[in-house]
Amino acid sequence: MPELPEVVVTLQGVLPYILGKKISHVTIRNGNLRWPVPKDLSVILNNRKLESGRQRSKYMLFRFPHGHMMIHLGMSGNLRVLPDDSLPEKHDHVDIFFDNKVLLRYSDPRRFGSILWVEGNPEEHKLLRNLGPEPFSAEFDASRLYSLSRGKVISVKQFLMDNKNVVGVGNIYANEALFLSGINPKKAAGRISFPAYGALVFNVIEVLSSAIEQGGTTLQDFSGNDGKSGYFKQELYVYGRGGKPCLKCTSLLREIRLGQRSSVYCSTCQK
DNA sequence: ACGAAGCCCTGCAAGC
DNA sequence: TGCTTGCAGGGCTTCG
Repeated sequence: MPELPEVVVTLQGVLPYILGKKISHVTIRNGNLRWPVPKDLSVILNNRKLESGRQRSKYMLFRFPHGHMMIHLGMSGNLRVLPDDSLPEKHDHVDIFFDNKVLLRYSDPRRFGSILWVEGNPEEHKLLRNLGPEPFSAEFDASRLYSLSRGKVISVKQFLMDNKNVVGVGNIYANEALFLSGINPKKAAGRISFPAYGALVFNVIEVLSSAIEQGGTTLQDFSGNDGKSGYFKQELYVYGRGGKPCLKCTSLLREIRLGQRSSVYCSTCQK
């Protein structure tokens, strides 16, 4: 479910309810996620105040006086703030109770996500240490993609989705950004020109920021959210439209697999 | 070093 | 109707 925009919007949505609040306890119903949820998370967090929250890649970092809780939503996860007497459903795996009568609920049917506790600088954590720059940072530019890609024969789409090059570009937005840039997704990364990478950088930023904007307006109130409205209503040009007419030139969109991910493109508009 | 493939897991839709 | 198959927005790990 979550691409970067959803992570950003989720964080924006839950923080106002829990920032500066103390945790009373944590209930783990099923800690069997991508990695095990620390069994003693309740002991670790008991009576600790949430100082801040931020996003790095698709991880959410919640800072406490003695460390960070690091949450990833995987493929199907979501995080909601609810009244503290809300009954759990099937895949509501972890509840974090705060002292203002709310709970932060982690649900994840496929359990590809994770909740980890990190002491010290989270940027040095194994999972964050080797990540590339954020898409909204100055480090993400055409020069970076151009120089990193020289000699690479993998497809430009897979290159774009590799977290070492830039983080946060998932399958939907990789498809969309390539379409908007007029770049064929299966073209070798090493054969993309500098100006084309310029266009790609611009469109990645464009497509992610407009999704965040729209997510922010559709998901203003995270308290009591049913968790199902978390999909951006943004118009998608290619993703999920294989076989349908291109919205720019009406030729039929092709659907192929690159790196085991569905990839949709227009062979007329994307060269 | 690089790139391809496997794997973790459940739910759902399509096809037979 | 009911079963089987394949696919889903992620990403770490292993293998060649």
